[in-house]
Amino acid sequence: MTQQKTDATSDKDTGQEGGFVSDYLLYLLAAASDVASAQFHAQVRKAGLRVPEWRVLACLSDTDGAMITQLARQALAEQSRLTRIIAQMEERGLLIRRSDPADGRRVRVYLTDAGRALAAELVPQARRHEAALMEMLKGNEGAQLKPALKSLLAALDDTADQRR
Amino acid sequence: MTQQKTDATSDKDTGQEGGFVSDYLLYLLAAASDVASAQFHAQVRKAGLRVPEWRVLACLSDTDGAMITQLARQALAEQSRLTRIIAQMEERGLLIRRSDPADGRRVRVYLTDAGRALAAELVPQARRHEAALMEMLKGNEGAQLKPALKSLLAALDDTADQRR
DNA sequence: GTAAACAATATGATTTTTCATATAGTTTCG
DNA sequence: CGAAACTATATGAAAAATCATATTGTTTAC
Repeated sequence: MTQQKTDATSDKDTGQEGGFVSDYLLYLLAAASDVASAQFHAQVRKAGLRVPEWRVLACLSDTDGAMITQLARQALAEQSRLTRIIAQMEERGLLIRRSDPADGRRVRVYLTDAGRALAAELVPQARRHEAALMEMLKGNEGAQLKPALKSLLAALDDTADQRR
Repeated sequence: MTQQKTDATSDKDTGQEGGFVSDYLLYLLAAASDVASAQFHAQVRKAGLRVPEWRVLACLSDTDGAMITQLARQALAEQSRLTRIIAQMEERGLLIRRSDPADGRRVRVYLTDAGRALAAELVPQARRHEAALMEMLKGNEGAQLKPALKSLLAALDDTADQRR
Protein backbone atom coordinates (compact mmCIF):
# COMPACT_ATOMS: atom_id res chain seq x y z
CA MET A 1 0.00 0.00 0.00
CA THR A 2 0.81 3.62 0.27
CA GLN A 3 4.03 3.34 -1.54
CA GLN A 4 5.55 5.85 0.69
CA LYS A 5 8.81 4.82 -0.75
CA THR A 6 10.83 7.93 -1.05
CA ASP A 7 12.85 5.53 -3.12
CA ALA A 8 11.61 3.82 -6.23
CA THR A 9 8.97 6.46 -6.70
CA SER A 10 11.49 9.18 -6.68
CA ASP A 11 11.04 12.91 -6.70
CA LYS A 12 11.28 13.64 -10.34
CA ASP A 13 9.08 11.18 -12.08
CA THR A 14 5.62 12.12 -13.12
CA GLY A 15 4.23 9.04 -11.53
CA GLN A 16 3.01 7.28 -14.65
CA GLU A 17 4.24 3.88 -13.79
CA GLY A 18 1.48 1.90 -15.37
CA GLY A 19 -1.75 2.46 -13.52
CA PHE A 20 -5.10 3.28 -14.99
CA VAL A 21 -4.47 6.88 -15.89
CA SER A 22 -1.36 6.50 -17.97
CA ASP A 23 -3.12 4.30 -20.49
CA TYR A 24 -6.50 6.04 -20.42
CA LEU A 25 -7.52 7.56 -23.71
CA LEU A 26 -9.01 10.76 -22.33
CA TYR A 27 -5.89 11.36 -20.30
CA LEU A 28 -3.63 10.71 -23.27
CA LEU A 29 -5.63 13.14 -25.35
CA ALA A 30 -5.67 15.90 -22.76
CA ALA A 31 -2.03 15.46 -21.86
CA ALA A 32 -0.89 15.34 -25.45
CA SER A 33 -2.87 18.46 -26.25
CA ASP A 34 -1.52 20.28 -23.23
CA VAL A 35 2.08 19.35 -23.62
CA ALA A 36 2.21 19.72 -27.39
CA SER A 37 0.56 23.14 -27.25
CA ALA A 38 2.59 24.57 -24.42
CA GLN A 39 5.53 25.83 -26.43
CA PHE A 40 3.51 27.34 -29.20
CA HIS A 41 1.08 28.96 -26.83
CA ALA A 42 4.03 30.71 -25.29
CA GLN A 43 4.78 32.20 -28.70
CA VAL A 44 1.17 33.25 -29.01
CA ARG A 45 1.34 35.15 -25.76
CA LYS A 46 4.59 36.76 -26.81
CA ALA A 47 2.72 38.01 -29.86
CA GLY A 48 0.28 39.67 -27.46
CA LEU A 49 -2.63 37.29 -27.82
CA ARG A 50 -4.34 34.95 -25.44
CA VAL A 51 -4.92 31.42 -26.66
CA PRO A 52 -8.61 31.84 -27.46
CA GLU A 53 -7.81 35.00 -29.37
CA TRP A 54 -5.23 33.19 -31.45
CA ARG A 55 -7.80 30.53 -32.20
CA VAL A 56 -10.30 33.08 -33.36
CA LEU A 57 -7.69 34.74 -35.50
CA ALA A 58 -6.72 31.45 -37.12
CA CYS A 59 -10.34 30.52 -37.75
CA LEU A 60 -11.04 33.87 -39.33
CA SER A 61 -7.98 33.66 -41.50
CA ASP A 62 -9.53 30.44 -42.80
CA THR A 63 -13.09 31.68 -42.98
CA ASP A 64 -13.51 35.40 -42.89
CA GLY A 65 -16.97 36.65 -42.06
CA ALA A 66 -17.84 33.79 -39.71
CA MET A 67 -20.55 34.28 -37.13
CA ILE A 68 -20.02 34.21 -33.38
CA THR A 69 -21.61 30.83 -32.86
CA GLN A 70 -19.55 29.25 -35.61
CA LEU A 71 -16.40 30.73 -34.15
CA ALA A 72 -17.28 29.46 -30.72
CA ARG A 73 -17.51 25.91 -32.03
CA GLN A 74 -14.37 26.14 -34.09
CA ALA A 75 -12.35 27.84 -31.39
CA LEU A 76 -13.59 25.43 -28.71
CA ALA A 77 -15.00 28.20 -26.57
CA GLU A 78 -18.37 29.08 -25.11
CA GLN A 79 -20.61 31.45 -26.94
CA SER A 80 -20.74 34.09 -24.22
CA ARG A 81 -16.98 33.90 -23.93
CA LEU A 82 -16.63 34.39 -27.65
CA THR A 83 -18.85 37.44 -27.59
CA ARG A 84 -16.48 39.09 -25.15
CA ILE A 85 -13.33 37.97 -26.90
CA ILE A 86 -14.63 39.35 -30.17
CA ALA A 87 -15.50 42.63 -28.46
CA GLN A 88 -11.99 42.93 -27.06
CA MET A 89 -10.35 42.07 -30.34
CA GLU A 90 -12.50 44.64 -32.04
CA GLU A 91 -11.37 47.28 -29.57
CA ARG A 92 -7.80 46.34 -30.40
CA GLY A 93 -8.54 46.84 -34.06
CA LEU A 94 -7.93 43.23 -35.09
CA LEU A 95 -11.39 42.66 -36.46
CA ILE A 96 -14.75 44.28 -37.04
CA ARG A 97 -18.25 43.04 -36.40
CA ARG A 98 -21.04 43.58 -38.86
CA SER A 99 -24.57 42.46 -38.50
CA ASP A 100 -25.59 40.15 -41.31
CA PRO A 101 -27.91 42.03 -43.69
CA ALA A 102 -29.74 38.80 -44.45
CA ASP A 103 -30.41 38.01 -40.78
CA GLY A 104 -30.09 40.75 -38.22
CA ARG A 105 -29.47 38.36 -35.35
CA ARG A 106 -26.23 37.22 -36.80
CA VAL A 107 -23.00 39.05 -36.24
CA ARG A 108 -20.42 38.42 -38.88
CA VAL A 109 -16.82 38.99 -37.98
CA TYR A 110 -14.17 40.20 -40.39
CA LEU A 111 -10.45 40.64 -39.96
CA THR A 112 -9.06 44.11 -40.36
CA ASP A 113 -5.77 44.67 -42.12
CA ALA A 114 -4.09 44.64 -38.74
CA GLY A 115 -5.76 41.35 -37.91
CA ARG A 116 -4.77 39.85 -41.21
CA ALA A 117 -1.21 41.02 -40.69
CA LEU A 118 -1.05 39.37 -37.30
CA ALA A 119 -2.46 36.17 -38.73
CA ALA A 120 0.08 36.32 -41.51
CA GLU A 121 2.74 36.37 -38.84
CA LEU A 122 1.35 33.70 -36.53
CA VAL A 123 -0.02 31.12 -38.92
CA PRO A 124 3.40 30.48 -40.46
CA GLN A 125 4.84 30.23 -36.97
CA ALA A 126 2.20 27.65 -36.18
CA ARG A 127 3.03 25.76 -39.33
CA ARG A 128 6.70 25.73 -38.48
CA HIS A 129 6.01 24.56 -34.97
CA GLU A 130 3.75 21.83 -36.28
CA ALA A 131 6.41 20.78 -38.76
CA ALA A 132 8.90 20.46 -35.92
CA LEU A 133 6.47 18.26 -34.02
CA MET A 134 5.80 16.11 -37.04
CA GLU A 135 9.50 15.77 -37.53
CA MET A 136 9.82 14.28 -34.07
CA LEU A 137 7.19 11.74 -34.93
CA LYS A 138 8.19 10.49 -38.30
CA GLY A 139 9.18 6.89 -38.17
CA ASN A 140 7.31 6.13 -34.98
CA GLU A 141 3.71 5.23 -34.61
CA GLY A 142 3.25 8.93 -34.05
CA ALA A 143 3.15 9.36 -37.78
CA GLN A 144 -0.40 7.99 -37.63
CA LEU A 145 -1.47 10.68 -35.25
CA LYS A 146 -3.31 13.12 -37.48
CA PRO A 147 -5.30 10.50 -39.37
CA ALA A 148 -6.16 8.80 -36.12
CA LEU A 149 -7.39 12.05 -34.58
CA LYS A 150 -9.44 12.88 -37.64
CA SER A 151 -10.94 9.45 -37.52
CA LEU A 152 -11.94 9.94 -33.89
CA LEU A 153 -13.43 13.34 -34.58
CA ALA A 154 -15.35 12.02 -37.54
CA ALA A 155 -16.72 9.13 -35.51
CA LEU A 156 -17.79 11.46 -32.70
CA ASP A 157 -19.35 13.99 -35.02
CA ASP A 158 -21.45 11.26 -36.57
CA THR A 159 -22.68 9.97 -33.26
CA ALA A 160 -23.31 12.95 -31.08
CA ASP A 161 -25.28 15.31 -33.23
CA GLN A 162 -26.28 16.94 -29.98
CA ARG A 163 -24.49 20.16 -30.35
CA ARG A 164 -25.77 21.06 -33.77
CA MET B 1 -35.97 23.47 -43.67
CA THR B 2 -35.22 27.09 -43.31
CA GLN B 3 -31.84 26.59 -44.82
CA GLN B 4 -30.95 30.18 -44.36
CA LYS B 5 -27.68 29.52 -46.05
CA THR B 6 -26.32 32.85 -47.03
CA ASP B 7 -24.57 30.66 -49.59
CA ALA B 8 -22.07 27.90 -49.43
CA THR B 9 -21.33 28.29 -45.74
CA SER B 10 -24.59 26.96 -44.43
CA ASP B 11 -25.97 27.06 -40.93
CA LYS B 12 -25.11 23.72 -39.55
CA ASP B 13 -21.60 23.04 -40.60
CA THR B 14 -18.78 23.76 -38.26
CA GLY B 15 -16.93 25.54 -40.96
CA GLN B 16 -14.08 23.08 -41.35
CA GLU B 17 -14.03 23.06 -45.08
CA GLY B 18 -10.35 22.54 -45.52
CA GLY B 19 -8.45 25.58 -44.38
CA PHE B 20 -5.46 25.68 -42.12
CA VAL B 21 -7.18 24.93 -38.86
CA SER B 22 -8.95 21.74 -39.75
CA ASP B 23 -5.69 19.98 -40.51
CA TYR B 24 -3.59 21.59 -37.80
CA LEU B 25 -2.22 19.15 -35.26
CA LEU B 26 -2.75 21.31 -32.19
CA TYR B 27 -6.32 21.94 -33.22
CA LEU B 28 -6.96 18.27 -33.84
CA LEU B 29 -5.57 17.40 -30.43
CA ALA B 30 -7.54 20.04 -28.57
CA ALA B 31 -10.74 19.31 -30.43
CA ALA B 32 -10.44 15.57 -30.04
CA SER B 33 -9.77 15.94 -26.35
CA ASP B 34 -12.70 18.30 -25.90
CA VAL B 35 -15.23 16.36 -27.87
CA ALA B 36 -14.20 12.94 -26.63
CA SER B 37 -14.25 14.06 -23.02
CA ALA B 38 -17.53 15.92 -23.11
CA GLN B 39 -19.85 13.00 -22.48
CA PHE B 40 -17.80 11.46 -19.73
CA HIS B 41 -17.24 14.77 -18.01
CA ALA B 42 -20.99 15.09 -17.82
CA GLN B 43 -21.05 11.83 -15.88
CA VAL B 44 -18.32 13.15 -13.63
CA ARG B 45 -20.37 16.19 -12.77
CA LYS B 46 -23.41 14.04 -12.13
CA ALA B 47 -21.30 12.17 -9.61
CA GLY B 48 -20.75 15.52 -7.87
CA LEU B 49 -17.17 16.15 -8.94
CA ARG B 50 -15.60 18.79 -11.08
CA VAL B 51 -13.26 17.61 -13.77
CA PRO B 52 -10.02 18.46 -11.96
CA GLU B 53 -11.34 16.68 -8.87
CA TRP B 54 -12.06 13.57 -10.89
CA ARG B 55 -8.54 13.70 -12.25
CA VAL B 56 -7.07 13.92 -8.79
CA LEU B 57 -9.23 11.05 -7.65
CA ALA B 58 -8.12 8.89 -10.56
CA CYS B 59 -4.47 9.72 -10.02
CA LEU B 60 -4.71 8.89 -6.34
CA SER B 61 -6.45 5.63 -7.04
CA ASP B 62 -3.39 4.80 -9.10
CA THR B 63 -0.81 6.24 -6.74
CA ASP B 64 -2.04 6.87 -3.23
CA GLY B 65 0.11 9.16 -1.15
CA ALA B 66 1.21 11.38 -4.02
CA MET B 67 2.38 14.89 -3.31
CA ILE B 68 0.67 18.04 -4.46
CA THR B 69 3.21 18.86 -7.14
CA GLN B 70 3.08 15.36 -8.59
CA LEU B 71 -0.69 15.50 -8.67
CA ALA B 72 -0.61 18.85 -10.37
CA ARG B 73 1.49 17.45 -13.19
CA GLN B 74 -0.54 14.29 -13.54
CA ALA B 75 -3.88 16.05 -13.34
CA LEU B 76 -2.77 18.76 -15.76
CA ALA B 77 -3.46 21.55 -13.30
CA GLU B 78 -1.50 24.35 -11.74
CA GLN B 79 0.07 23.85 -8.37
CA SER B 80 -1.85 26.59 -6.63
CA ARG B 81 -5.03 25.29 -8.12
CA LEU B 82 -4.25 21.81 -6.86
CA THR B 83 -3.65 23.09 -3.38
CA ARG B 84 -7.17 24.46 -3.29
CA ILE B 85 -8.76 21.47 -4.94
CA ILE B 86 -7.11 19.17 -2.43
CA ALA B 87 -8.31 21.39 0.41
CA GLN B 88 -11.87 21.23 -0.84
CA MET B 89 -11.76 17.51 -1.38
CA GLU B 90 -10.41 17.09 2.11
CA GLU B 91 -13.32 19.10 3.51
CA ARG B 92 -15.65 16.77 1.66
CA GLY B 93 -13.96 13.82 3.25
CA LEU B 94 -12.63 12.30 0.05
CA LEU B 95 -9.00 12.45 1.05
CA ILE B 96 -6.62 13.48 3.80
CA ARG B 97 -3.40 15.41 3.70
CA ARG B 98 -0.39 14.41 5.75
CA SER B 99 2.90 16.11 5.82
CA ASP B 100 5.70 13.79 4.79
CA PRO B 101 7.72 12.81 7.87
CA ALA B 102 10.84 12.55 5.74
CA ASP B 103 10.47 16.06 4.32
CA GLY B 104 8.21 18.50 6.06
CA ARG B 105 7.64 20.62 2.97
CA ARG B 106 5.88 17.85 1.21
CA VAL B 107 2.21 17.16 1.65
CA ARG B 108 1.20 13.63 0.85
CA VAL B 109 -2.39 12.99 -0.07
CA TYR B 110 -4.29 9.82 0.71
CA LEU B 111 -7.75 8.72 -0.24
CA THR B 112 -10.23 8.07 2.53
CA ASP B 113 -12.63 5.17 2.34
CA ALA B 114 -15.20 7.54 0.90
CA GLY B 115 -12.72 8.67 -1.71
CA ARG B 116 -11.80 5.15 -2.58
CA ALA B 117 -15.46 4.25 -2.86
CA LEU B 118 -16.10 7.10 -5.25
CA ALA B 119 -13.10 6.10 -7.33
CA ALA B 120 -14.36 2.54 -7.37
CA GLU B 121 -17.55 3.87 -8.88
CA LEU B 122 -16.07 6.28 -11.40
CA VAL B 123 -13.04 4.44 -12.69
CA PRO B 124 -15.13 1.58 -14.06
CA GLN B 125 -17.45 4.13 -15.63
CA ALA B 126 -14.42 5.70 -17.27
CA ARG B 127 -13.26 2.32 -18.49
CA ARG B 128 -16.65 1.59 -19.98
CA HIS B 129 -16.77 4.94 -21.68
CA GLU B 130 -13.32 4.42 -23.06
CA ALA B 131 -14.29 0.98 -24.31
CA ALA B 132 -17.22 2.51 -26.15
CA LEU B 133 -14.91 5.03 -27.78
CA MET B 134 -12.43 2.37 -28.78
CA GLU B 135 -15.26 0.38 -30.23
CA MET B 136 -16.10 3.26 -32.53
CA LEU B 137 -12.52 3.33 -33.72
CA LYS B 138 -11.72 -0.27 -34.37
CA GLY B 139 -11.15 -0.86 -38.02
CA ASN B 140 -10.35 2.74 -38.84
CA GLU B 141 -7.06 4.47 -38.54
CA GLY B 142 -8.37 5.51 -35.16
CA ALA B 143 -7.17 2.20 -33.83
CA GLN B 144 -3.67 3.66 -33.89
CA LEU B 145 -4.67 6.51 -31.66
CA LYS B 146 -3.35 5.44 -28.29
CA PRO B 147 0.06 4.30 -29.50
CA ALA B 148 0.36 7.46 -31.55
CA LEU B 149 -0.46 9.65 -28.56
CA LYS B 150 1.99 7.79 -26.37
CA SER B 151 4.62 8.21 -28.99
CA LEU B 152 4.01 11.95 -29.09
CA LEU B 153 4.11 12.24 -25.33
CA ALA B 154 7.29 10.22 -25.14
CA ALA B 155 8.94 12.37 -27.77
CA LEU B 156 7.94 15.57 -26.01
CA ASP B 157 9.00 14.34 -22.59
CA ASP B 158 12.42 13.55 -23.97
CA THR B 159 12.85 16.95 -25.51
CA ALA B 160 11.37 19.41 -23.12
CA ASP B 161 12.84 18.46 -19.81
CA GLN B 162 11.99 21.98 -18.80
CA ARG B 163 9.38 21.28 -16.22
CA ARG B 164 11.26 18.73 -14.20
C1' DG C 1 -50.81 39.90 -39.83
C1' DT C 2 -49.76 38.34 -35.44
C1' DA C 3 -48.76 35.39 -31.53
C1' DA C 4 -45.89 31.54 -30.37
C1' DA C 5 -41.77 29.24 -31.06
C1' DC C 6 -37.27 29.64 -32.26
C1' DA C 7 -32.44 31.49 -32.97
C1' DA C 8 -28.24 34.51 -32.28
C1' DT C 9 -25.96 37.42 -29.39
C1' DA C 10 -25.30 40.04 -25.06
C1' DT C 11 -24.95 40.75 -20.13
C1' DG C 12 -24.82 40.31 -14.82
C1' DA C 13 -23.41 37.45 -11.27
C1' DT C 14 -20.69 33.81 -9.89
C1' DT C 15 -17.20 30.41 -10.04
C1' DT C 16 -12.80 28.82 -11.70
C1' DT C 17 -8.17 29.58 -12.86
C1' DT C 18 -3.97 32.02 -12.96
C1' DC C 19 -0.21 34.99 -11.39
C1' DA C 20 2.84 36.71 -8.26
C1' DT C 21 4.57 36.18 -4.11
C1' DA C 22 4.67 34.75 0.80
C1' DT C 23 5.73 31.15 4.06
C1' DA C 24 7.90 27.15 5.80
C1' DG C 25 11.20 23.42 5.42
C1' DT C 26 15.64 21.50 3.43
C1' DT C 27 20.19 21.18 1.42
C1' DT C 28 24.64 22.98 0.16
C1' DC C 29 28.84 24.77 1.19
C1' DG C 30 32.21 27.68 3.36
C1' DC D 1 27.17 25.98 12.51
C1' DG D 2 24.83 29.35 9.61
C1' DA D 3 23.79 31.98 5.50
C1' DA D 4 22.47 31.40 0.74
C1' DA D 5 20.11 28.82 -2.53
C1' DC D 6 16.56 25.87 -3.27
C1' DT D 7 12.07 23.26 -2.96
C1' DA D 8 7.09 22.47 -1.73
C1' DT D 9 2.96 24.43 -0.54
C1' DA D 10 -0.19 28.34 0.50
C1' DT D 11 -2.52 32.67 -0.26
C1' DG D 12 -4.34 37.35 -1.93
C1' DA D 13 -5.53 39.76 -5.84
C1' DA D 14 -6.67 39.68 -10.53
C1' DA D 15 -8.09 37.68 -14.83
C1' DA D 16 -10.67 34.26 -17.35
C1' DA D 17 -14.50 31.28 -18.01
C1' DT D 18 -19.21 29.71 -17.05
C1' DC D 19 -24.12 29.88 -16.08
C1' DA D 20 -28.52 31.58 -16.36
C1' DT D 21 -31.11 34.66 -18.52
C1' DA D 22 -32.21 38.99 -21.08
C1' DT D 23 -32.58 41.15 -25.52
C1' DT D 24 -33.29 41.40 -30.23
C1' DG D 25 -34.46 39.52 -34.62
C1' DT D 26 -36.71 35.73 -37.46
C1' DT D 27 -39.80 31.97 -38.83
C1' DT D 28 -43.93 29.28 -38.39
C1' DA D 29 -48.72 28.43 -38.16
C1' DC D 30 -52.80 29.90 -37.79
